[in-house]
Amino acid sequence: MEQLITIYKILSDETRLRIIVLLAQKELCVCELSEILAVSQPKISKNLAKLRDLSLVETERKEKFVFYKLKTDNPILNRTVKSILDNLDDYPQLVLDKSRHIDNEKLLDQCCNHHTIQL
Amino acid sequence: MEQLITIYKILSDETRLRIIVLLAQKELCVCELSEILAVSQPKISKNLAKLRDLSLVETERKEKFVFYKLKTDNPILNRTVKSILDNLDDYPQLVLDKSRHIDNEKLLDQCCNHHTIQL
DNA sequence: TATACATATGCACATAATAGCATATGTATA
DNA sequence: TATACATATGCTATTATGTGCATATGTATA
Repeated sequence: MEQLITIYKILSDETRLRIIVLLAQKELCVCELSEILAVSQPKISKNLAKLRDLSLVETERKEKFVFYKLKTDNPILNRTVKSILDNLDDYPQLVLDKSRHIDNEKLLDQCCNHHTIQL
Repeated sequence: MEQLITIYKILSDETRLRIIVLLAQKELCVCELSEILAVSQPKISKNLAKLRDLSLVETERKEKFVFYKLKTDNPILNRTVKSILDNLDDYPQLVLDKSRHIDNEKLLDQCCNHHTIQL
């Protein structure tokens, strides 16, 4: 039950919810998340730190960039995220985030040019 | 997304989580909840008030007692609670609460003798 | 209408969560 | 090794949240 509460607590913050839904779809670096969500870099980093501390995400450095991806070994997180993704159309903001993230190679001029990096 | 965040916020408190899971199985009055969960009456009442304010529960007075039941017209709540109930065995405390609530007619001597009331 | 009991709520306090800013750290490159 | 950029984190202020206790309110009944 503590784990379940932890997951709910994590997801009950708008920034973290949007981060997790994005990372569930594709790994992204800090600057991409910051640009897609239009949220300051320290705010993104701190929230990612919380996710890291709880082993909900894992990181991989590529050159200057740190890429985050959602871990898949947590059944409670898996179910919860799946339930969101299965009903994504109910959440316009999350749909918008997703489209921004799909188009991010065009959008993110000032941010990491991640498409030149071999993941 | 705001609704989703609201539900997660509500469920990220142990007392409220346990209350909601119980109410998802059967309607209960305040004193029953207090006894089953071993939580003070004001704490139960205040948490129920939050659920009421968000239209997540509805109430029905029977004599001196106020019975609470989970509302079923909220798709997000429905899905989320279903996901917990479908995996109840993962949460021993919730299983225990359930068993206490099934046996409550024997257990709850000092509390409302609700079994004498026609619901 | 006095009493008992169920429930709700006000108040005060403690704790936790969030946010912004500045800055430290890490990495690549000129 | 100086510089630029990406990321992480410390500090502080602010706000939100949870808790306990006392007490108010509502209901039934003697």
